[in-house]
Amino acid sequence: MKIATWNVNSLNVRLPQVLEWLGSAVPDVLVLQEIKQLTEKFDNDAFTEAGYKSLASGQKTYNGVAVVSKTPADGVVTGFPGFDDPQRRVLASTIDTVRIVNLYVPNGNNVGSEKYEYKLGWLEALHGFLQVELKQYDKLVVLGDFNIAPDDRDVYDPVKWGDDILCSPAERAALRKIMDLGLSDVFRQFDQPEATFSWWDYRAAGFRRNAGLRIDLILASESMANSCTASYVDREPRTWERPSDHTPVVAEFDL
DNA sequence: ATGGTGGTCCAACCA
Repeated sequence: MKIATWNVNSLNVRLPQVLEWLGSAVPDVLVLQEIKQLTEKFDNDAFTEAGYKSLASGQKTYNGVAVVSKTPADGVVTGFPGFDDPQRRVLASTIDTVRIVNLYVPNGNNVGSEKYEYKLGWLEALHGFLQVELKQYDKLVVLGDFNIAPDDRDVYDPVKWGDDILCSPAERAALRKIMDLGLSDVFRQFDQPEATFSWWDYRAAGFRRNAGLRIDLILASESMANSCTASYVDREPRTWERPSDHTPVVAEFDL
């Protein structure tokens, strides 16, 4: 089972690229973030023609998540129980007996800002949600745009970046607490090239300088981590004309 | 610290 995540920064713009990538990479599951369109604008037909089922939880202009899969998804959840949030950032579903939790974690703007406090509260709610999910599902994969670089290897210039947003101690502690529930970063189960990133700022020629961060993560429960056979970043779509600022991250499982 | 680029949508916000 090949599972991938991609923050597409508007599916209105990037649908042709997503279809192109589905055709060449042929994942069983692809989760998308920042589709930036209402659920009713989501083009299920385009994915049907490509041989995929699809499902979205969208909103206008901002956020929005979707899941595209070879076999249909069920048991769909679009938020954390008891955590009221108009922002569409969560899409959990079960596909081929695997629980797939697609996340678009808040960016947080700046350490100490109102958006930063929202991010930390959101991560606390995520922790509670995943605690319950892990009790219910042995085979669990939590993936998406985490907007957190787990450690210094995941940052192009950790000294320059310092404790700024996406790297602050409180964000990393929140991620660690979530992983301590029994979820591991499958990318680090394998040898990886140094300076492998999943996001590069559009500004200041980030991609050309490889000035990036690895903030798109695939976390797996113990049984899924044990069956993971590969995980890698596919940089190619970031080289395309008018790209997203993120590129797909992939994990393969032998179930 | 600022500004650089890009998406949404036309002023300003978000990343």
